[in-house]
Amino acid sequence: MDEKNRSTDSTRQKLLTAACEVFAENGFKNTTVRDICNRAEVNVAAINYHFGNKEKLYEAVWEYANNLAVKNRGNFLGLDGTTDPEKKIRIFVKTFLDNILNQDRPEWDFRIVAHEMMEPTGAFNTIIEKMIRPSFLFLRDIVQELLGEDVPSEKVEKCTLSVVGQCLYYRFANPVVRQILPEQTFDEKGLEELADHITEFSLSALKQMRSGIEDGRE
Amino acid sequence: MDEKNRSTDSTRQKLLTAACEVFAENGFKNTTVRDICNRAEVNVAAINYHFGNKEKLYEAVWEYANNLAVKNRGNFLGLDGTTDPEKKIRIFVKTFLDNILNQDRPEWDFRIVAHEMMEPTGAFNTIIEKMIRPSFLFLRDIVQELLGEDVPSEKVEKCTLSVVGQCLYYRFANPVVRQILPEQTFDEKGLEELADHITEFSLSALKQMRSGIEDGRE
Amino acid sequence: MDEKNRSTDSTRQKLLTAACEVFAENGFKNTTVRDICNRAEVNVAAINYHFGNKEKLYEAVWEYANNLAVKNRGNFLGLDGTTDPEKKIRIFVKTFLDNILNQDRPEWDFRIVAHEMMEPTGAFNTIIEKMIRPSFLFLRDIVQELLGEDVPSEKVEKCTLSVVGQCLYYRFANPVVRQILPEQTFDEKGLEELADHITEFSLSALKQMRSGIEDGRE
Amino acid sequence: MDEKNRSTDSTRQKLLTAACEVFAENGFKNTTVRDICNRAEVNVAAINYHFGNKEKLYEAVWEYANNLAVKNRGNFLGLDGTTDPEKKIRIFVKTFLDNILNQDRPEWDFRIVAHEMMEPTGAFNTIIEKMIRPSFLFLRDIVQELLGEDVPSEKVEKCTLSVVGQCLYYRFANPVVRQILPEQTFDEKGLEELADHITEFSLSALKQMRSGIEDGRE
DNA sequence: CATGAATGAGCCTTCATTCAT
DNA sequence: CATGAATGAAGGCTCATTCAT
Repeated sequence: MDEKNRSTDSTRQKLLTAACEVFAENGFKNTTVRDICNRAEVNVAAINYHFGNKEKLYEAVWEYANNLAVKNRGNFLGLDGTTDPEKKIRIFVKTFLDNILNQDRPEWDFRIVAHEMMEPTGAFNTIIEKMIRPSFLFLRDIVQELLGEDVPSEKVEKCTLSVVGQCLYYRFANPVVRQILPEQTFDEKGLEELADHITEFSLSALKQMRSGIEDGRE
Repeated sequence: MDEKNRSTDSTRQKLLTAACEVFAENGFKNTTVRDICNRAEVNVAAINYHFGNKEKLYEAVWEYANNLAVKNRGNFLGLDGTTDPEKKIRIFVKTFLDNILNQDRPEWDFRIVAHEMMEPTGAFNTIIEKMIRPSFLFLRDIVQELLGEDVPSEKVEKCTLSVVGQCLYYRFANPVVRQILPEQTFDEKGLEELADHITEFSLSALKQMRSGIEDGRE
Repeated sequence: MDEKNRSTDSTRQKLLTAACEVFAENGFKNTTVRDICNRAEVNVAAINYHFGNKEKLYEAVWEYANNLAVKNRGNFLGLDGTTDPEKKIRIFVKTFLDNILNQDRPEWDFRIVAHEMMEPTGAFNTIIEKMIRPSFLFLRDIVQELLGEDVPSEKVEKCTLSVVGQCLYYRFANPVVRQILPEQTFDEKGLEELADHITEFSLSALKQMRSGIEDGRE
Repeated sequence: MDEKNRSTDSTRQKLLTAACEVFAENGFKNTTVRDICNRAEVNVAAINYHFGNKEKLYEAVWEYANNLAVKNRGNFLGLDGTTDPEKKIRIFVKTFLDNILNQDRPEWDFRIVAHEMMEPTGAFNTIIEKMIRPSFLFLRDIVQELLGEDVPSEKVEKCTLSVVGQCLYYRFANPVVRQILPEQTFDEKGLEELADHITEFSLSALKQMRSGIEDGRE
């Protein structure tokens, strides 16, 4: 039975992995079950056996993405309290860019979120709550530190999204960036430069805004 | 002949309008010609008659979107030279947000761009060159003014994208924003507030960076 | 009314002529009404106006072919009684080959018969009676002369078909001939040689058979 | 596995058989895949599964026809060298007539060739080389024997086609023959008589021509 | 009478799913 | 559990025909 389960899991896993990649590349409708099975090197009928149907496989992919995201979040959550806010924001930005842009890791988890935004298939709230909000809250706290405690929360949140938006742009509008800024690369060096810029831009804004607020208060 | 053309254009136009909406909602492959024809209340064969086939209809939609974009761009291009850069950037941001978020106008033109980014069908460069780059260049010149003339162009361009990214985030990640910032609206008032914030954030950053650069130079 | 009819006939005639060619090239089902109308340079709706529908146009083409065939038959029917049988058979063969193979004349009337044989659409007996039997009887009489009067009619008829078959082969199996006998041409010179051969072969056979019959009778 | 293959082959084979018949009856374009599937009593999608598409099914039919032809050719190829040329030609003619006319066998292989000649779909050279030329060469050698060695090859080849043409006429112009020679049957007896006639006509011609040639040479 | 536009039936193909082994 | 084969429901496209001017 062990053996059996293991071989079962193996097929299931191959299917899941392949599905992540293919769904991320083509979206739900553009993906055919045969595409997935070919990449997984298993029989077409296996999908129905292991997951019921295409839609349930898609859901399973989401669950899988969830779990991965939780693990990845650990990367910068681990830094809690250890560094000053400016360093923390730099780390957040770099880690975030890595997660969504680094060519060395399969980027399917982000692309699949993007697809879901364009063509919601249900099961979207889960993604936000499990994958997105935790990151958001983490960054919001850093921004709060930088802006000072008595800034209204709406302002803090909007500034947080301003930081996130700068990062995500390079993911969402990636083809545009490649056309308009052809010298921009997305290897380690390119991402470092990008993180530098976004951090500088954001810190400049936050500092200036803080001093403006404090000036206004005085 | 007037009558004739009008009725002729009517079917073609109904088809084109319906296609814009449906393609924007579902992307190219997810859309069926029957969907479009049902919405346009015309026969399936009409697509073939007026556009040749589904793909050519899609191209026609792009051309249509392009023309609309040119018109919309006029909104802020008209302001050339009349205002100071700070006002110009405020106008750009507000106009841009309007174009991509205003609930009163059919938002299909942006969604269709987003779809194209996720699942390219070819004919993408045209979009960038005709729809995107002109806006980019317009904003870049404003940013240049704000940063000063002797800032390296890469920095200017990255700052430009930082501004654009903040705006686009509310479009790309719209469902996320609605979940995470539920009090944020996208009516005229909400967009004004958003424009205020993004302008403030960006101007703060640009000013601070400029003074930093000038300090460094002295 | 004259004028009117004339212009009407003109469109009708253009349509008919084009239909002959296109039907002959592609057969009934392979031909689209638009093919015909394009070649005739008239509107699609004209077919329905002038002929009712595609099928009735096809029938009209047959009728037209009929009339042409009657005229063509005159070519060798006019020789009645003037020459000796050997010359007559030579003339028949050459005329027949001309009718079915000569590159200078539109060969549609024969091809359309061939199509009709493969895919009968009705109205076939007419063709045989009006186009084919007259030729057959004409040749049969010549063969009868050559074989002598007391040969049973079945033999005469089979010999007649042996002559016709040799000719028709070059029409029916034309692509095969072009592949297998590439040096064979179908211009005037080639057809003369072909007529010479078929005449020689047939006369040889008929003479030999006649002497065999006469020997047997003695 | 036997069972499996048998049932597998069964569907594929049913499809192939049905396709042979329907293509032969109607030609390529006139045939719908639904016709074929209905006759084969299988699902429409089966064509796609087993053959890819309609065109490839058509090619498979050709391959099948080819194999059949090879087998049939064996009937007279087996006689090589055993008989004198007169007997050989009689056997060739009878076998050929059987192949193209015998009512006891499905006659689709010939009809499909005929269709291909009227409305070529490509893949025609193959047919000639694999199905037709071998027969032609076989008969040509017999005719050569009968005419003598020093007859120019063009004459030999034309005489060969004269023999073939007489046979094929009964196939190509079959409806005509039935109308004009109503007493001619196509059962065993009728075909024997036909073979007798064509053989007699051809041998008469060839003998007479040979003696004419030899007389001329002396 | 002639024309451009519109229609609906039908065709080939693809795909997710199910079946039998 | 895994597999190859089978299925039926769409999907895109073509075509003969009809309509309105």
